[in-house]
Amino acid sequence: MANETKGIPQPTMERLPMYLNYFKQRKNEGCSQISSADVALDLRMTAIQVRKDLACVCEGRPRTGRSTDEIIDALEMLLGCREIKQVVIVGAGRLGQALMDYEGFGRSGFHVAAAFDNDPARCNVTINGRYVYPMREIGSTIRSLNAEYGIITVPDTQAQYVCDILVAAGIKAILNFAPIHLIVPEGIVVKDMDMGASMLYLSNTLAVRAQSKR
Amino acid sequence: MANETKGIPQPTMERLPMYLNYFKQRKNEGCSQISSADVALDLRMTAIQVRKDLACVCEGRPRTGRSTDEIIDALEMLLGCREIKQVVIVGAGRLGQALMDYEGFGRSGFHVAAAFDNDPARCNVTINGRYVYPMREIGSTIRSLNAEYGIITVPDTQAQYVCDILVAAGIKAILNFAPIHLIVPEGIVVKDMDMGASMLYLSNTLAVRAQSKR
DNA sequence: TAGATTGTTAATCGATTAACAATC
DNA sequence: TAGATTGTTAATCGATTAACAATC
Repeated sequence: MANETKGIPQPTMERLPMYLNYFKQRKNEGCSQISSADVALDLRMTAIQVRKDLACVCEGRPRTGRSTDEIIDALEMLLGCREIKQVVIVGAGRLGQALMDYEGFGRSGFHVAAAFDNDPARCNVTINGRYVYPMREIGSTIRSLNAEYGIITVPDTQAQYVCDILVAAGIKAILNFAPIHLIVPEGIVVKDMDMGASMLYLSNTLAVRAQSKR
Repeated sequence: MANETKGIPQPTMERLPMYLNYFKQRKNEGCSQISSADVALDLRMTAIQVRKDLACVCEGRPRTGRSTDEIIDALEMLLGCREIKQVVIVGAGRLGQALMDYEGFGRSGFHVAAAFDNDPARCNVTINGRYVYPMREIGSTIRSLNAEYGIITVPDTQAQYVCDILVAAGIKAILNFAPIHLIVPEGIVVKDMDMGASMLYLSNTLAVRAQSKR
Protein backbone atom coordinates (compact mmCIF):
# COMPACT_ATOMS: atom_id res chain seq x y z
CA MET A 1 0.00 0.00 0.00
CA ALA A 2 1.04 3.61 0.56
CA ASN A 3 4.70 4.44 0.95
CA GLU A 4 6.30 5.29 4.25
CA THR A 5 3.13 6.11 6.07
CA LYS A 6 4.72 4.74 9.18
CA GLY A 7 7.06 6.92 11.18
CA ILE A 8 4.86 9.92 10.53
CA PRO A 9 3.13 11.00 13.75
CA GLN A 10 -0.60 10.36 13.77
CA PRO A 11 -1.58 14.04 14.29
CA THR A 12 0.56 15.04 11.33
CA MET A 13 -0.93 12.26 9.25
CA GLU A 14 -4.42 13.58 9.95
CA ARG A 15 -3.46 17.09 8.92
CA LEU A 16 -2.05 16.06 5.55
CA PRO A 17 -5.37 15.96 3.64
CA MET A 18 -6.01 19.52 4.75
CA TYR A 19 -2.65 20.61 3.35
CA LEU A 20 -3.42 18.77 0.13
CA ASN A 21 -6.71 20.64 -0.29
CA TYR A 22 -4.98 23.88 0.46
CA PHE A 23 -2.13 23.36 -2.02
CA LYS A 24 -4.56 22.38 -4.76
CA GLN A 25 -6.42 25.63 -4.16
CA ARG A 26 -3.24 27.68 -4.27
CA LYS A 27 -2.14 25.94 -7.44
CA ASN A 28 -5.48 26.77 -9.03
CA GLU A 29 -4.85 30.38 -8.15
CA GLY A 30 -1.62 30.16 -10.12
CA CYS A 31 0.78 29.89 -7.20
CA SER A 32 3.77 27.69 -8.02
CA GLN A 33 6.04 28.21 -4.99
CA ILE A 34 5.06 28.55 -1.38
CA SER A 35 6.81 28.91 1.96
CA SER A 36 5.79 27.32 5.24
CA ALA A 37 5.31 30.75 6.73
CA ASP A 38 2.68 31.63 4.12
CA VAL A 39 0.89 28.33 4.58
CA ALA A 40 0.85 28.87 8.32
CA LEU A 41 -0.61 32.33 7.91
CA ASP A 42 -3.50 31.09 5.76
CA LEU A 43 -4.18 27.97 7.79
CA ARG A 44 -3.83 29.72 11.14
CA MET A 45 -1.04 27.48 12.29
CA THR A 46 2.52 28.16 13.35
CA ALA A 47 5.21 28.18 10.68
CA ILE A 48 7.22 25.68 12.69
CA GLN A 49 4.45 23.14 12.74
CA VAL A 50 3.82 23.48 9.02
CA ARG A 51 7.52 23.10 8.33
CA LYS A 52 7.78 20.02 10.47
CA ASP A 53 4.65 18.46 9.00
CA LEU A 54 5.71 19.11 5.42
CA ALA A 55 9.23 17.87 6.08
CA CYS A 56 7.61 14.43 6.40
CA VAL A 57 6.23 14.76 2.90
CA CYS A 58 8.90 16.16 0.61
CA GLU A 59 11.93 18.38 0.54
CA GLY A 60 11.74 22.11 0.21
CA ARG A 61 14.34 24.55 -1.01
CA PRO A 62 15.78 27.18 1.29
CA ARG A 63 14.95 30.67 0.11
CA THR A 64 12.20 29.61 -2.33
CA GLY A 65 10.09 27.24 -0.28
CA ARG A 66 8.23 24.35 -1.85
CA SER A 67 6.88 23.86 -5.34
CA THR A 68 3.11 23.40 -5.26
CA ASP A 69 3.35 20.76 -7.99
CA GLU A 70 5.92 18.76 -6.09
CA ILE A 71 4.15 18.89 -2.76
CA ILE A 72 0.78 18.00 -4.28
CA ASP A 73 2.43 15.09 -6.04
CA ALA A 74 4.20 13.93 -2.91
CA LEU A 75 1.08 14.26 -0.76
CA GLU A 76 -1.06 12.30 -3.21
CA MET A 77 1.55 9.57 -3.34
CA LEU A 78 2.02 9.43 0.41
CA LEU A 79 -1.69 9.43 1.14
CA GLY A 80 -2.36 6.87 -1.56
CA CYS A 81 -4.81 9.04 -3.50
CA ARG A 82 -3.62 7.52 -6.75
CA GLU A 83 -4.58 3.96 -5.90
CA ILE A 84 -8.19 3.18 -6.71
CA LYS A 85 -10.01 1.65 -3.79
CA GLN A 86 -13.43 0.07 -4.15
CA VAL A 87 -16.17 1.22 -1.81
CA VAL A 88 -19.71 0.04 -1.15
CA ILE A 89 -22.46 2.02 0.50
CA VAL A 90 -25.09 0.30 2.59
CA GLY A 91 -28.28 2.29 2.93
CA ALA A 92 -29.58 4.03 -0.18
CA GLY A 93 -31.63 6.60 1.71
CA ARG A 94 -31.08 10.30 1.22
CA LEU A 95 -27.66 10.41 2.83
CA GLY A 96 -26.52 7.25 1.04
CA GLN A 97 -27.74 8.65 -2.27
CA ALA A 98 -25.95 11.92 -1.67
CA LEU A 99 -22.69 10.07 -1.07
CA MET A 100 -23.01 7.89 -4.16
CA ASP A 101 -21.59 10.52 -6.45
CA TYR A 102 -19.75 12.63 -3.89
CA GLU A 103 -16.79 14.08 -5.74
CA GLY A 104 -14.49 14.15 -2.74
CA PHE A 105 -14.26 10.37 -2.68
CA GLY A 106 -12.97 10.19 -6.24
CA ARG A 107 -10.33 12.81 -5.61
CA SER A 108 -8.92 10.66 -2.84
CA GLY A 109 -8.95 7.53 -4.95
CA PHE A 110 -12.13 5.99 -3.64
CA HIS A 111 -14.60 4.60 -6.12
CA VAL A 112 -18.14 3.90 -4.99
CA ALA A 113 -18.75 0.68 -6.87
CA ALA A 114 -22.18 -0.31 -5.57
CA ALA A 115 -24.88 0.41 -3.04
CA PHE A 116 -27.24 -1.83 -1.10
CA ASP A 117 -30.63 -1.43 0.50
CA ASN A 118 -33.25 -3.72 1.94
CA ASP A 119 -36.17 -1.68 0.63
CA PRO A 120 -37.28 -3.38 -2.62
CA ALA A 121 -38.53 -0.02 -3.88
CA ARG A 122 -34.97 1.28 -3.94
CA CYS A 123 -33.31 -1.85 -5.33
CA ASN A 124 -32.35 -2.95 -8.81
CA VAL A 125 -32.19 0.58 -10.08
CA THR A 126 -29.40 3.00 -10.77
CA ILE A 127 -29.32 6.08 -8.51
CA ASN A 128 -26.80 8.82 -9.13
CA GLY A 129 -24.85 6.48 -11.33
CA ARG A 130 -24.61 3.57 -8.87
CA TYR A 131 -26.56 0.36 -9.05
CA VAL A 132 -28.47 -0.43 -5.89
CA TYR A 133 -28.50 -4.13 -5.05
CA PRO A 134 -30.81 -5.89 -2.62
CA MET A 135 -29.14 -6.75 0.67
CA ARG A 136 -29.08 -10.46 -0.02
CA GLU A 137 -26.55 -9.94 -2.79
CA ILE A 138 -24.14 -8.03 -0.60
CA GLY A 139 -21.68 -10.82 0.15
CA SER A 140 -21.23 -12.00 -3.41
CA THR A 141 -21.08 -8.47 -4.80
CA ILE A 142 -18.47 -7.28 -2.34
CA ARG A 143 -16.34 -10.33 -3.04
CA SER A 144 -16.57 -9.98 -6.79
CA LEU A 145 -15.71 -6.29 -6.58
CA ASN A 146 -12.88 -6.94 -4.16
CA ALA A 147 -14.16 -4.01 -2.16
CA GLU A 148 -12.40 -3.34 1.14
CA TYR A 149 -14.21 -0.17 2.17
CA GLY A 150 -17.79 0.17 3.38
CA ILE A 151 -19.94 3.17 4.22
CA ILE A 152 -22.87 2.70 6.59
CA THR A 153 -25.81 5.05 6.10
CA VAL A 154 -28.63 2.95 7.54
CA PRO A 155 -30.79 3.79 10.57
CA ASP A 156 -29.06 3.40 13.95
CA THR A 157 -30.94 0.25 14.80
CA GLN A 158 -29.58 -1.58 11.79
CA ALA A 159 -26.02 -0.29 11.87
CA GLN A 160 -24.46 -3.10 13.90
CA TYR A 161 -26.28 -5.73 11.86
CA VAL A 162 -25.03 -4.22 8.62
CA CYS A 163 -21.56 -3.85 10.09
CA ASP A 164 -21.41 -7.57 10.86
CA ILE A 165 -22.46 -8.41 7.32
CA LEU A 166 -19.82 -6.11 5.85
CA VAL A 167 -17.09 -7.64 7.98
CA ALA A 168 -18.21 -11.15 7.10
CA ALA A 169 -18.04 -10.21 3.42
CA GLY A 170 -14.43 -9.10 3.74
CA ILE A 171 -14.70 -5.35 4.25
CA LYS A 172 -11.65 -4.07 6.12
CA ALA A 173 -12.57 -0.47 6.91
CA ILE A 174 -15.85 1.26 7.61
CA LEU A 175 -17.04 4.85 7.53
CA ASN A 176 -19.96 4.91 9.92
CA PHE A 177 -22.64 7.61 9.80
CA ALA A 178 -24.83 6.08 12.50
CA PRO A 179 -24.24 7.67 15.92
CA ILE A 180 -23.69 4.24 17.41
CA HIS A 181 -20.59 2.52 18.65
CA LEU A 182 -19.89 -0.42 16.35
CA ILE A 183 -18.32 -3.59 17.65
CA VAL A 184 -15.84 -5.03 15.16
CA PRO A 185 -13.21 -7.76 15.27
CA GLU A 186 -9.55 -6.93 15.75
CA GLY A 187 -8.03 -5.62 12.55
CA ILE A 188 -11.11 -3.85 11.20
CA VAL A 189 -10.92 -0.06 11.18
CA VAL A 190 -13.93 2.13 11.86
CA LYS A 191 -14.20 5.87 11.53
CA ASP A 192 -17.31 7.47 12.96
CA MET A 193 -18.85 10.41 11.14
CA ASP A 194 -21.04 11.66 13.94
CA MET A 195 -22.36 14.94 12.63
CA GLY A 196 -24.14 15.71 15.87
CA ALA A 197 -20.79 15.40 17.62
CA SER A 198 -19.24 17.74 15.06
CA MET A 199 -21.89 20.35 15.76
CA LEU A 200 -21.21 19.96 19.48
CA TYR A 201 -17.55 20.58 18.77
CA LEU A 202 -18.60 23.91 17.30
CA SER A 203 -20.83 24.95 20.19
CA ASN A 204 -18.28 23.93 22.78
CA THR A 205 -15.45 25.68 21.03
CA LEU A 206 -17.57 28.83 21.04
CA ALA A 207 -18.30 28.32 24.73
CA VAL A 208 -14.65 27.82 25.65
CA ARG A 209 -13.62 30.93 23.73
CA ALA A 210 -16.31 32.98 25.43
CA GLN A 211 -15.12 31.78 28.83
CA SER A 212 -11.46 32.54 28.19
CA LYS A 213 -12.37 36.08 27.19
CA ARG A 214 -13.46 36.85 30.73
CA MET B 1 -23.57 28.70 27.53
CA ALA B 2 -22.50 25.22 28.63
CA ASN B 3 -21.25 24.72 32.16
CA GLU B 4 -17.61 24.20 32.98
CA THR B 5 -16.49 23.26 29.53
CA LYS B 6 -13.22 24.95 30.25
CA GLY B 7 -10.57 23.11 32.18
CA ILE B 8 -11.47 19.89 30.39
CA PRO B 9 -8.66 18.89 28.03
CA GLN B 10 -9.54 19.22 24.37
CA PRO B 11 -8.95 15.53 23.52
CA THR B 12 -11.26 14.52 26.36
CA MET B 13 -13.84 17.03 25.21
CA GLU B 14 -13.84 15.48 21.76
CA ARG B 15 -14.36 12.00 23.15
CA LEU B 16 -17.38 12.93 25.24
CA PRO B 17 -19.99 12.62 22.47
CA MET B 18 -18.77 9.10 21.81
CA TYR B 19 -19.28 8.21 25.47
CA LEU B 20 -22.74 9.76 25.36
CA ASN B 21 -23.75 7.62 22.39
CA TYR B 22 -22.34 4.57 24.09
CA PHE B 23 -24.15 5.16 27.39
CA LYS B 24 -27.44 5.77 25.63
CA GLN B 25 -27.02 2.44 23.89
CA ARG B 26 -26.22 0.64 27.11
CA LYS B 27 -29.18 2.25 28.81
CA ASN B 28 -31.46 1.05 26.01
CA GLU B 29 -30.15 -2.44 26.64
CA GLY B 30 -31.33 -2.09 30.22
CA CYS B 31 -27.97 -1.43 31.84
CA SER B 32 -28.25 0.93 34.81
CA GLN B 33 -24.77 0.78 36.32
CA ILE B 34 -21.46 0.59 34.55
CA SER B 35 -17.77 0.61 35.49
CA SER B 36 -14.96 2.34 33.63
CA ALA B 37 -13.35 -1.04 33.02
CA ASP B 38 -16.41 -2.28 31.14
CA VAL B 39 -16.66 0.89 29.09
CA ALA B 40 -12.98 0.57 28.20
CA LEU B 41 -13.44 -3.01 27.08
CA ASP B 42 -16.29 -2.13 24.73
CA LEU B 43 -14.72 1.06 23.40
CA ARG B 44 -11.25 -0.46 23.06
CA MET B 45 -9.67 2.05 25.35
CA THR B 46 -7.78 1.75 28.61
CA ALA B 47 -9.76 1.76 31.85
CA ILE B 48 -7.55 4.54 33.17
CA GLN B 49 -8.34 6.85 30.31
CA VAL B 50 -12.06 6.22 30.59
CA ARG B 51 -11.92 6.85 34.33
CA LYS B 52 -10.03 10.08 33.87
CA ASP B 53 -12.31 11.28 31.09
CA LEU B 54 -15.48 10.50 33.01
CA ALA B 55 -14.13 12.06 36.18
CA CYS B 56 -14.48 15.37 34.32
CA VAL B 57 -18.17 14.72 33.82
CA CYS B 58 -19.66 13.39 37.03
CA GLU B 59 -18.85 11.41 40.13
CA GLY B 60 -18.93 7.66 40.25
CA ARG B 61 -19.32 5.36 43.21
CA PRO B 62 -16.53 3.02 44.25
CA ARG B 63 -17.58 -0.57 43.91
CA THR B 64 -20.67 0.08 41.75
CA GLY B 65 -19.33 2.41 39.09
CA ARG B 66 -21.53 5.02 37.46
CA SER B 67 -25.27 5.16 36.95
CA THR B 68 -26.09 5.34 33.24
CA ASP B 69 -28.90 7.80 33.96
CA GLU B 70 -26.64 10.11 35.89
CA ILE B 71 -23.80 10.07 33.39
CA ILE B 72 -26.11 10.58 30.42
CA ASP B 73 -27.67 13.49 32.24
CA ALA B 74 -24.33 15.00 33.15
CA LEU B 75 -22.95 14.56 29.65
CA GLU B 76 -25.96 16.17 28.02
CA MET B 77 -25.71 19.09 30.40
CA LEU B 78 -21.99 19.50 29.98
CA LEU B 79 -22.12 19.26 26.20
CA GLY B 80 -25.10 21.58 26.04
CA CYS B 81 -27.36 19.10 24.24
CA ARG B 82 -30.38 20.49 26.04
CA GLU B 83 -30.04 24.01 24.70
CA ILE B 84 -31.71 24.45 21.35
CA LYS B 85 -29.43 26.02 18.81
CA GLN B 86 -30.68 27.30 15.48
CA VAL B 87 -28.93 26.08 12.34
CA VAL B 88 -29.21 27.02 8.69
CA ILE B 89 -28.08 24.95 5.75
CA VAL B 90 -26.79 26.58 2.60
CA GLY B 91 -27.02 24.36 -0.46
CA ALA B 92 -30.20 22.34 -0.88
CA GLY B 93 -28.65 19.73 -3.14
CA ARG B 94 -28.72 16.06 -2.27
CA LEU B 95 -26.36 16.35 0.67
CA GLY B 96 -28.07 19.43 2.00
CA GLN B 97 -31.45 17.76 1.68
CA ALA B 98 -30.20 14.68 3.49
CA LEU B 99 -29.03 16.82 6.38
CA MET B 100 -32.27 18.77 6.67
CA ASP B 101 -33.93 16.11 8.75
CA TYR B 102 -30.87 14.32 10.06
CA GLU B 103 -31.86 12.99 13.46
CA GLY B 104 -28.41 13.28 14.98
CA PHE B 105 -28.62 17.08 14.96
CA GLY B 106 -31.78 17.12 17.02
CA ARG B 107 -30.36 14.77 19.61
CA SER B 108 -27.51 17.19 20.20
CA GLY B 109 -29.84 20.17 20.48
CA PHE B 110 -29.41 21.56 16.98
CA HIS B 111 -32.50 22.58 15.09
CA VAL B 112 -32.26 23.07 11.35
CA ALA B 113 -34.48 26.10 10.97
CA ALA B 114 -34.08 26.90 7.30
CA ALA B 115 -32.19 26.14 4.12
CA PHE B 116 -31.02 28.30 1.23
CA ASP B 117 -30.23 27.73 -2.40
CA ASN B 118 -29.60 29.90 -5.42
CA ASP B 119 -31.38 27.56 -7.82
CA PRO B 120 -34.93 28.96 -8.23
CA ALA B 121 -36.20 25.44 -8.93
CA ARG B 122 -35.31 24.42 -5.39
CA CYS B 123 -36.52 27.57 -3.66
CA ASN B 124 -39.77 28.53 -1.98
CA VAL B 125 -40.71 24.95 -1.31
CA THR B 126 -40.54 22.71 1.72
CA ILE B 127 -38.07 19.81 1.44
CA ASN B 128 -37.87 17.24 4.20
CA GLY B 129 -39.74 19.58 6.46
CA ARG B 130 -37.54 22.65 5.94
CA TYR B 131 -38.42 25.67 3.91
CA VAL B 132 -35.85 26.51 1.25
CA TYR B 133 -35.33 30.24 0.79
CA PRO B 134 -33.64 31.96 -2.12
CA MET B 135 -30.15 33.15 -1.32
CA ARG B 136 -31.09 36.79 -1.36
CA GLU B 137 -33.16 36.31 1.79
CA ILE B 138 -30.33 34.73 3.74
CA GLY B 139 -29.28 37.75 5.77
CA SER B 140 -32.70 38.73 6.98
CA THR B 141 -33.76 35.15 7.67
CA ILE B 142 -30.66 34.33 9.71
CA ARG B 143 -31.09 37.49 11.73
CA SER B 144 -34.77 36.90 12.41
CA LEU B 145 -34.08 33.30 13.43
CA ASN B 146 -31.14 34.33 15.56
CA ALA B 147 -29.25 31.42 14.05
CA GLU B 148 -25.59 31.10 15.03
CA TYR B 149 -24.74 27.88 13.20
CA GLY B 150 -24.36 27.32 9.49
CA ILE B 151 -23.81 24.22 7.39
CA ILE B 152 -22.21 24.61 3.97
CA THR B 153 -23.18 22.02 1.36
CA VAL B 154 -22.59 23.97 -1.82
CA PRO B 155 -20.08 23.15 -4.57
CA ASP B 156 -16.44 23.89 -3.71
CA THR B 157 -16.29 26.93 -5.95
CA GLN B 158 -19.06 28.67 -4.03
CA ALA B 159 -18.06 27.67 -0.52
CA GLN B 160 -15.94 30.71 0.34
CA TYR B 161 -18.55 33.06 -1.10
CA VAL B 162 -21.28 31.44 0.97
CA CYS B 163 -19.04 31.46 4.01
CA ASP B 164 -18.55 35.21 3.73
CA ILE B 165 -22.30 35.74 3.50
CA LEU B 166 -22.93 33.57 6.55
CA VAL B 167 -20.36 35.44 8.60
CA ALA B 168 -21.76 38.79 7.50
CA ALA B 169 -25.21 37.64 8.59
CA GLY B 170 -23.99 36.85 12.07
CA ILE B 171 -23.26 33.12 11.94
CA LYS B 172 -20.64 32.21 14.54
CA ALA B 173 -19.80 28.60 13.70
CA ILE B 174 -19.72 26.67 10.45
CA LEU B 175 -19.80 22.99 9.53
CA ASN B 176 -18.14 22.87 6.14
CA PHE B 177 -18.66 19.96 3.75
CA ALA B 178 -16.67 21.48 0.90
CA PRO B 179 -13.08 20.16 0.75
CA ILE B 180 -11.79 23.69 0.72
CA HIS B 181 -10.02 25.74 3.33
CA LEU B 182 -12.31 28.57 4.37
CA ILE B 183 -10.94 31.92 5.40
CA VAL B 184 -12.90 33.41 8.29
CA PRO B 185 -12.41 36.34 10.66
CA GLU B 186 -11.03 35.83 14.14
CA GLY B 187 -13.69 34.44 16.45
CA ILE B 188 -15.57 32.36 13.89
CA VAL B 189 -15.24 28.59 14.32
CA VAL B 190 -15.10 26.22 11.36
CA LYS B 191 -15.19 22.46 11.41
CA ASP B 192 -14.39 20.71 8.16
CA MET B 193 -16.27 17.55 7.28
CA ASP B 194 -13.96 16.30 4.57
CA MET B 195 -15.26 12.85 3.80
CA GLY B 196 -12.46 12.14 1.37
CA ALA B 197 -10.02 12.83 4.19
CA SER B 198 -11.97 10.47 6.43
CA MET B 199 -11.68 7.71 3.86
CA LEU B 200 -7.94 8.39 3.63
CA TYR B 201 -7.75 8.02 7.38
CA LEU B 202 -9.16 4.53 6.93
CA SER B 203 -6.79 3.50 4.16
CA ASN B 204 -3.76 4.88 5.95
CA THR B 205 -4.68 3.25 9.23
CA LEU B 206 -4.91 -0.05 7.37
CA ALA B 207 -1.53 0.62 5.77
CA VAL B 208 0.15 1.47 9.07
CA ARG B 209 -1.22 -1.65 10.69
CA ALA B 210 -0.04 -3.81 7.82
CA GLN B 211 3.44 -2.30 8.10
CA SER B 212 3.72 -2.81 11.85
CA LYS B 213 2.83 -6.47 11.42
CA ARG B 214 6.09 -7.12 9.60
C1' DT C 1 -14.70 -6.70 56.76
C1' DA C 2 -12.87 -7.52 52.10
C1' DG C 3 -12.86 -6.20 47.56
C1' DA C 4 -13.95 -3.60 43.62
C1' DT C 5 -13.88 0.77 41.77
C1' DT C 6 -13.17 5.33 42.27
C1' DG C 7 -10.31 10.05 42.27
C1' DT C 8 -5.77 11.97 42.57
C1' DT C 9 -0.97 12.50 42.53
C1' DA C 10 3.34 11.32 40.14
C1' DA C 11 5.90 9.29 36.02
C1' DT C 12 6.13 8.63 31.24
C1' DC C 13 5.55 9.51 26.71
C1' DG C 14 4.99 12.01 22.54
C1' DA C 15 3.79 16.21 20.13
C1' DT C 16 4.59 20.97 19.77
C1' DT C 17 7.59 24.76 20.07
C1' DA C 18 12.00 26.95 20.13
C1' DA C 19 16.74 27.49 18.65
C1' DC C 20 20.08 27.24 15.28
C1' DA C 21 23.10 25.49 11.78
C1' DA C 22 22.79 24.32 6.75
C1' DT C 23 21.77 25.81 2.07
C1' DC C 24 19.97 27.74 -2.05
C1' DT D 1 27.55 37.83 -0.57
C1' DA D 2 23.39 38.47 2.26
C1' DG D 3 19.11 36.87 3.44
C1' DA D 4 15.25 33.92 3.49
C1' DT D 5 13.83 29.47 4.28
C1' DT D 6 14.85 25.05 5.14
C1' DG D 7 15.87 20.57 8.22
C1' DT D 8 17.37 19.06 12.69
C1' DT D 9 18.46 18.94 17.38
C1' DA D 10 17.05 20.32 22.04
C1' DA D 11 13.44 22.28 25.38
C1' DT D 12 8.81 22.64 26.67
C1' DC D 13 4.35 21.43 27.22
C1' DG D 14 0.39 18.62 27.82
C1' DA D 15 -1.89 14.21 27.49
C1' DT D 16 -1.67 9.50 28.64
C1' DT D 17 -0.37 6.00 31.71
C1' DA D 18 0.88 4.18 36.13
C1' DA D 19 0.58 3.91 41.10
C1' DC D 20 -1.95 4.22 45.11
C1' DA D 21 -4.80 5.97 48.74
C1' DA D 22 -9.86 6.78 49.53
C1' DT D 23 -14.49 4.89 49.75
C1' DC D 24 -18.77 2.56 49.10
